[in-house]
Amino acid sequence: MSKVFYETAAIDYANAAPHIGHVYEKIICDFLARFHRLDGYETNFVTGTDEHGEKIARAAKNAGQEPQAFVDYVSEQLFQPAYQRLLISYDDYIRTSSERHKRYVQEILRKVYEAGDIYYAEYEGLYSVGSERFVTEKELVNGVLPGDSEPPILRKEANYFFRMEKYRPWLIEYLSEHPDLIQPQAYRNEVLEMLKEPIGDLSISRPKDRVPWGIPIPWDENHVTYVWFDALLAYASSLESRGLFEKFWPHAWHVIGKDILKPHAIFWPTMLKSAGLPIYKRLVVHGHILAMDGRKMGKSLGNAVDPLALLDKYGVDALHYALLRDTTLGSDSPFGEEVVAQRLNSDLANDLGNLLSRVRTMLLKYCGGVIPAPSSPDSEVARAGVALAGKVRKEVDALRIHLALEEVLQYVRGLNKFINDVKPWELARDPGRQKELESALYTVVEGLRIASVLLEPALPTKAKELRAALGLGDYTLEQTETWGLSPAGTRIPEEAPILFPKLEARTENAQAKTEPQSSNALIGIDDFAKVDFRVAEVLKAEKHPKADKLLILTLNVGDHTRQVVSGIAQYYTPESLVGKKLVLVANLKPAVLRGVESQGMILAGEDAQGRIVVITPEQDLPPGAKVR
RNA sequence: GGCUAUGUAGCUCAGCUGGUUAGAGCACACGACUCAUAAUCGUGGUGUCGGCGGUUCAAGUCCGCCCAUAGCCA
Repeated sequence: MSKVFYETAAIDYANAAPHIGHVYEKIICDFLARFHRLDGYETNFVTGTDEHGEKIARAAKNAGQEPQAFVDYVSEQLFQPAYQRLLISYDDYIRTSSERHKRYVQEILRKVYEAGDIYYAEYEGLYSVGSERFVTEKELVNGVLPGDSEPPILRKEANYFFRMEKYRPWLIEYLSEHPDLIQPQAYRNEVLEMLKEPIGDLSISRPKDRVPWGIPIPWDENHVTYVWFDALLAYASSLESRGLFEKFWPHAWHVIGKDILKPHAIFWPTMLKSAGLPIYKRLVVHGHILAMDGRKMGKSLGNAVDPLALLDKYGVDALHYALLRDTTLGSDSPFGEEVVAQRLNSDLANDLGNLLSRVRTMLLKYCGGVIPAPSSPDSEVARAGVALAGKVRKEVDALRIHLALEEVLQYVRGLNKFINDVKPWELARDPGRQKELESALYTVVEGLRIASVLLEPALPTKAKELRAALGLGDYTLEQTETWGLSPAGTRIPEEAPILFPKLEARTENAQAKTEPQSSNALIGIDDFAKVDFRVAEVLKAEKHPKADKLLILTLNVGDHTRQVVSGIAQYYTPESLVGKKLVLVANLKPAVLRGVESQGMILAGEDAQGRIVVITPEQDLPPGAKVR
């Protein structure tokens, strides 16, 4: 079987800037493309912009621009730079206003016309300008199509129609012969359900005098092509215009959002059939990204996350990884900055990045900075390592990308455990056990090599960096199925930057976003009254046995004493505090700091040099006095 | 109204064709360790597996009804 993979991401409608939903889909596609490349598939990955239609003509007019200038801007200044910064590894970017695309659309239109599948008819009905289609009265809610801002208008016009209904029985049969065509299965069921009722014929043109912005119908200059017949063909025109159609088309995977299922699952196969072209191989349907609270994301709701802001703050690898790891393909998934921060800190920094640091330090310390001789392929870690690619492949084939990544991370955690178990630092104390030590370190290096390759589709820059920090280059997926390919004697770099520095999410910002109407962090008197401030006298102060920065204070709060742990050891000696009166937050939830319970908090301020200064009463107050 | 999904630990999710005391990661608590990015490793859950009923020796897993959520169709 030839290993060829063609993949398309939906082409984006060029009427506004890209949002997290666009980015999500491209990152899924990028993962699949990179995965297949690593697995030895000759791969072609295409996306682009859909640039025709009435809505774009109107958006251009609103912007005071000609349509072409407007879509040039949206495509070249908004979408493409964003995807390049996100390292979306597409091989071609197809724009529907390009000559190569227009020529192909006209060629296909002619074919379908000659096959007798296009006819001319007059149509009258309610037309929604917002959705660019005729609507039925039943669809309307209070006279307006849901999602539209204006009610539909009565419109009568003559259009060309594609005999889609004619192909309905064929499509039903095709779907039953190809049960894996549409995935996940739920969407296949949905399509089959749609096909139980007549699907009607598809209007494929608009009169040019009303909508001049489109591809002319080749045999009738007074009409332009309607948006779907134009847009869907971009998946094919990209290949055809590069002379790659024959080779790649039969292997086509389309990745789309669930909102455009019908055009891809019904319009598109019938169009291809009529034009005498093979049907694509797979339609992968993903869900939508939701806000963290599970609600829909939207500009008007004020809860939209900006993918480029996340990119700037957390880096391209963490964004890819989090989006792939924390969503389930096919279902809607909540997502936000907290998710990225969480995944960056726990999976990437703690588990993976820290593992790299550990092994690097030990190689430098115990092995002269050189990768030692290979360890036995019979160890448990080795067996699990060479078997990992198989497990990952299986999950990716089933489009369970989040489980594929978890599979690799489990292995990474296993490597951390392995180090804890063999305790190389103990082996290092006994010169007679140098061999054992080296074998253990080799095992970890080799495990990291394998894991880094399998994570590379989700970590476009850091997987390579990780290997570089061990003096290693690139490997294919297949090369992770053999133990011992890290060359012994490789000198690792003396210095390597922290692979994944940790970051905190600004949760207070995220909250402000979800509640745009809140009065910008101002609190009411009620909130203030919840805090119980008390004057407290220091009876005893001592250093925390397990922390340099902490002091343990015993406080007299009038009717009782309390123990509070405070991070002021760098600025106050224990003796200097005894007898001082401080301000205590008396109703703070107790916390345990490095093993010692803290029953409250001492108020303190910070000067320009960052010195901490405790707050004391200006005149004497009795212990336990309430502070307001 | 019809249809299709989903509903499993605080959160995100695994649980194949029904079969031992229902699992993982995160978060949390405690302990161990020091090679490491205050990292890692170990231990710790009384979860009505949405509800009710049914089939079965046995149901999270099959069937029926109901509830909730999402979506499609009308």
